[in-house]
Amino acid sequence: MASQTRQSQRRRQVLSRERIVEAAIELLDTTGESALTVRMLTERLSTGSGAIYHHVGTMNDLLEAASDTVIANALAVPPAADTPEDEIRAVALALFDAATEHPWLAAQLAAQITRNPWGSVTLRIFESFGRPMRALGVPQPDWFTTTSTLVHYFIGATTQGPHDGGKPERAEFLDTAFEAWQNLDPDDYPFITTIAAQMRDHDDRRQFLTGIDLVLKGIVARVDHAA
Amino acid sequence: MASQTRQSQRRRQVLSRERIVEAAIELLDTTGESALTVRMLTERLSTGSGAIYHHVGTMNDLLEAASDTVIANALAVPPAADTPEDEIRAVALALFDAATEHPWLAAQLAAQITRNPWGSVTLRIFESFGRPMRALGVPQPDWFTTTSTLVHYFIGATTQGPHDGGKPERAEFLDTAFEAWQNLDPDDYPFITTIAAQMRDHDDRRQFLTGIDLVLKGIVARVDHAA
DNA sequence: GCCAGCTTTGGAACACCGCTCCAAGTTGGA
DNA sequence: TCCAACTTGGAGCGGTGTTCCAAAGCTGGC
Repeated sequence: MASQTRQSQRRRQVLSRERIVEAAIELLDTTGESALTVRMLTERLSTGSGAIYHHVGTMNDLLEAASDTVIANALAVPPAADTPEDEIRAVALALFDAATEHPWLAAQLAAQITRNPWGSVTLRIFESFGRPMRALGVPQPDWFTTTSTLVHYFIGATTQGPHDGGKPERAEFLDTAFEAWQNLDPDDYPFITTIAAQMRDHDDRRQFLTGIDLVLKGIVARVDHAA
Repeated sequence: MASQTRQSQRRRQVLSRERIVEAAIELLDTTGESALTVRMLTERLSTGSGAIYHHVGTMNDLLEAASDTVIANALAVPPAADTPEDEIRAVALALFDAATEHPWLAAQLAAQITRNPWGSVTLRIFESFGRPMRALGVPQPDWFTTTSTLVHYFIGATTQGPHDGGKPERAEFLDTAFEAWQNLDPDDYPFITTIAAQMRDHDDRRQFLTGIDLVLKGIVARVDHAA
């Protein structure tokens, strides 16, 4: 009897790599990064660890697959834009919003890129930023360098960037950091003490976009100067 | 005498927070990131885990202290530069070289910043980049945003950046990535396939500096435009 | 219908991890 | 001298990723 039930259960939901990755993403989103363990997954999927290791490789592979899936989805919709600058902004925003929606993505992005600097994650991001780059007027030999700069800015901004949305939690968090910065010795930290208020009042998303524009302006300026 | 008491106290303490952090950095440098465990540390220092947890807090605190120490040392020498641009380049290079010398630093930098976006690590880097920023002609209300962009670029470049120095290992690694990129479908990855060769031949340090210059150019262009 | 040979599954077991807790050792001031 | 506070070493706990393997399901040829 019991074996029959198990059978029908299993036949209904066949285990596959995709299903595991999907469950991993859901687990990461709902319960947080530290909750994604093999045992949690086996429980959620009513299976054993052997099955999971059979479909996905190591735990790190699973995390990479989860990151890759989320990023691929974020980049799936081709951005409709008039200018190459707008297309770059659209790509950046799509990735930024994905990182906001999946709070674990930032750390994973950084970890995966550090582990494998030219893996599939970098591949996707590079292609998406580089494609409109071609229409920006940059001479082809500089494409790799300029796109790298853009991608690196994005990675850095995302790595630090938004821990939480516009929740009151965040305001409180910023207030704490603000007070700490303001109470520093102005002789040791003349810059930090000056801009502490700007830090407290800044908006992550807006600042991210400003940064993108700034890098774009640098790229275009470089083109103009060369011409 | 207060100094005498302090001295004798120091002489008494065989174990200290500084000594533990120092040993941790050495262990990270020599044996790699995964080798830094509490048990390894106790063996190296001929002590027990209790002593370590008494001086430094959690393992994460130790990693943060290690990162902070390395970064503080890298930024300790005030850069001698004529222009603010040169000073920014000097700061960037000092940090870049620190990340090259300590291969574990990149991952830790990213992890610490993700965990605590406005912690002591960010503090130091922000101050060092921001100080010369004041002499760059940027209006004060923009200081935070422009410095953030610079810092974010630095973090991203470091996160991806150099896994190994100019070792033959690296050339082989780049060749593998190059072939993978070149063999992609040009219809799916028109950009990647075009710049694959540039990726293989690029120099990390030179490209990092070019990126810094590019961001600087964007910042200055923004100033000129506003004026 | 049947069975060999493959894939897939579930779970026990292993080595190792960070961390807690505590009894002992050590120190310095009263 | 004595005791309170600080410091130390290590056993032990709950948890982790990963391996290994026996059993079950599946599939194609007979």
